[in-house]
Amino acid sequence: MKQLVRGERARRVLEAIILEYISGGVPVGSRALAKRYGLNVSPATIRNVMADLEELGLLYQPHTSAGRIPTDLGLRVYIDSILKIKQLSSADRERIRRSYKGGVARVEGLLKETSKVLSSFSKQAGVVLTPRLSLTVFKRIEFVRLRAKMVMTILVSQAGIVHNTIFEIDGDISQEELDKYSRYLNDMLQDLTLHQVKARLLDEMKKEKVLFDRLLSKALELSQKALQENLEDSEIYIEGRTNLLDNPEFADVEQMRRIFNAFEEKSKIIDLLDKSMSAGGVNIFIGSESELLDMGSVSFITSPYTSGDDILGTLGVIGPTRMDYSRIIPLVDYTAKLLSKMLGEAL
Amino acid sequence: MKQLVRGERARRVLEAIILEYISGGVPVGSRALAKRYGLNVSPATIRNVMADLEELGLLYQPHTSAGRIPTDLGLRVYIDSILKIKQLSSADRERIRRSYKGGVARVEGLLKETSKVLSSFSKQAGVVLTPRLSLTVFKRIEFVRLRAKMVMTILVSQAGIVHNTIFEIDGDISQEELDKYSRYLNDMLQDLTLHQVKARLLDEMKKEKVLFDRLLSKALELSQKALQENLEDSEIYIEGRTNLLDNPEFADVEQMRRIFNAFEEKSKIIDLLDKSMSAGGVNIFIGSESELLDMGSVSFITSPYTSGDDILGTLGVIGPTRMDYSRIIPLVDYTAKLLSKMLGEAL
DNA sequence: ATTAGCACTCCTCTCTACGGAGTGCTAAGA
DNA sequence: TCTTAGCACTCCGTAGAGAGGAGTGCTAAT
Repeated sequence: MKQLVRGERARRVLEAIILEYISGGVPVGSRALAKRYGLNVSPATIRNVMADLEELGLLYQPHTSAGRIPTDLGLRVYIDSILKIKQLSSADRERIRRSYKGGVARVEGLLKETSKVLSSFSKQAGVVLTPRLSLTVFKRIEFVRLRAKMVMTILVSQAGIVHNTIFEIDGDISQEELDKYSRYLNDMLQDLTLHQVKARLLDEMKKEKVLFDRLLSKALELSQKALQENLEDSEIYIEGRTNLLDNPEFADVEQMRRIFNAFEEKSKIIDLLDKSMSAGGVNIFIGSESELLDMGSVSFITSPYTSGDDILGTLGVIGPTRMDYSRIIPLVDYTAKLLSKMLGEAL
Repeated sequence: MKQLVRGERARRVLEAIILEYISGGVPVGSRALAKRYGLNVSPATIRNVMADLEELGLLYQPHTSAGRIPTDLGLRVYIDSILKIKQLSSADRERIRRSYKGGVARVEGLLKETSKVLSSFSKQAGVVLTPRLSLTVFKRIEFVRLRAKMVMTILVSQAGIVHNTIFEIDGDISQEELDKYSRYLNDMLQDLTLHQVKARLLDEMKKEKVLFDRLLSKALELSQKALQENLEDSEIYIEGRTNLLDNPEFADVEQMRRIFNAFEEKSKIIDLLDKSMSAGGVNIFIGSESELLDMGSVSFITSPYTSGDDILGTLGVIGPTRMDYSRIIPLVDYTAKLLSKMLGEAL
């Protein structure tokens, strides 16, 4: 990719255009570039370079007599081979840390808070994907008899995530009996991932058919039901949507509607975040690169977060392709690490 | 209020204007009224009536040569003393019932689903306020030792609402010990509202000071911690925000921003819904009537929902003041009753 | 009390004109 | 061969003028 932009000067022009465009939001012309950035060449020369960059598909001209705008590809090249990502200043880190008020009362709350932090520091929308249950480690299961034939299962993972399911059972079961089940299961399933738990349960059920142990049988059946669903589901917390309204490129209502529709549907955003979960470190999707979402010129900057050694989910920032990547990339990176640390402490 | 609009004809004109405005969205003039509604009078007469209604503050003229638009007060009069609220047709009821897919796997899910139902049937935004914990009836408490000194408390209410808190404790406590605590508490607190639970705990703590029972002491202390916060907090589920974008009156970006800001902040909306919780039946806030929210010309139609005899929360529809009240009022009413029934069955 | 007629107001849409920004090209200079 | 000054050209955005239309309020007649 780096080879696409041969000369040092071309690279500097591309950078200058992108910086200017990011801060200004309007097509940038040759004169402004020559003046403001110390390129020491005339506008005419810059125009020649620009024409070359346009031919390479890195720049784009909205109309004949307008300045240039970087294309998604242009931004990609810039991010991959020009931008030097700096660390967040320690003052910024401090400010981020402080903006988490109070302790970790609930994991949910922590995630939502994180999403808010991302949004307020990036001035864009912050997003956090909740942990996939199947990836978490089993800690505890409880059954609660809500009333005749109605049972609630509560599942707690090591990272402190709580999940409950209500379902109907055939015959009524007393709370004492349910407590026996859960004691039994809690012993058996310690330290397995929920994925493994599921397998283990199936396994035990086969054995049990031979043993005819009624206690086991019921316990296994109930826990199966609880695990049947939702193991692969994730939710997302999106905060700061309205920050996007401040970006002039989203001023027209049609564009807006598309973005907010995507926010409302969520499933596509979840898919995208999901995809970036396995890839370690900061991921960047620029505009059309995330084709499935027809959100127009929107970029995602994401990073997975962990608890201990387990990848739990993904967090990130959603903003216009015209975003201050140099600030937001380290922000997302640091926030992911910070959240991982906090989840590690809570666990 | 009824006296404001003296004549029968004036009332009919007001009604006609509102109906026309609701369906069309543009100021309505005297000619269109005379033609379309069987008023059997000439436009000139209608103009006279309109002038009267305007003087009363029920109508409003955007500019000299425009037709009339009902004011918030006009809509209020219409809703209170002209509109006859019909029942939802049984076909509609059936369709609503069917749109709840599957059973009640989780209360949360059920509430979110309800919010979606409200939004899709109203073509506006649907909103559901989650139950205030303090109003719910205690069912069960569990303690889970996450790791040294870290304990999670899980609280289950009779209606199937689960709430968890993670906190740090001074000395480490084994899971076995924690189980003892919860067994003790579960016996003690059965069938109290969480509000009462809190009082009861304080009570017991006083007694315990005399008895010096270490088990009691610890158990009480932990549960106190868990209940310390969040009892009064509510969340809301808002679905179908983008439906509001289809309303022409929200076409301009500034108006939009205000509404979405309110959605983002939530706390003010929660306050409003909270207020309408105690008042039974369907509540309506028209535009400026809910002053605290500067959402512009937005109306709320809300109704509390229950589980058994307890009021749990509020649900409703948010839309432009220009909304089809005759359809949406019974929709909200029915949905609230349906949700109450479903929660009653699950509990 | 109602209504036909009419002058008047104000909005909205379209068309045109014009200044400005930025380009590409050409030809001259280093 | 690369750079640059100069220039004609293109296209956007805005402002202003004018026409058409919808709707009103008033007056006078029924």
